[in-house]
Amino acid sequence: MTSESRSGAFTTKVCRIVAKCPRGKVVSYGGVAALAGKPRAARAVGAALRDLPDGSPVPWWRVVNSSGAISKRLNHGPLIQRKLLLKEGVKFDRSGRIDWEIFGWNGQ
DNA sequence: GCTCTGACGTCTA
DNA sequence: ATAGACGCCAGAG
Repeated sequence: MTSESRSGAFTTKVCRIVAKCPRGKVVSYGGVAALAGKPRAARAVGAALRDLPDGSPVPWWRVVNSSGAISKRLNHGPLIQRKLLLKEGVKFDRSGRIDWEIFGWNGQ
């Protein structure tokens, strides 16, 4: 490709998929991994997003865990992600979870 | 080429 | 509902 070689081909693919995620929607790590061709590589997806810089064109905040909630291993704090999602129109329930039926992105 | 780690996922206690 | 353990995959040393 032109210039998508940062680390591994997988990381690049993950970035592309997440970049395709429409605004106001969210996708799970396993979902991105599945779209990448490896439904079991959810951990690898997290590693890819972790490698992204602050001003990256990839909306990493639209990626959440299978519970529809934000992971707590974030380096900048999960509060940042929650705020970004709320700004995009994503609603959280009483348990801090997202309605997968409404905001769930299937990789269209 | 082996080993360790890690923005995960799912099960069982 | 909460906590702990096992499994899976890719990147870095």
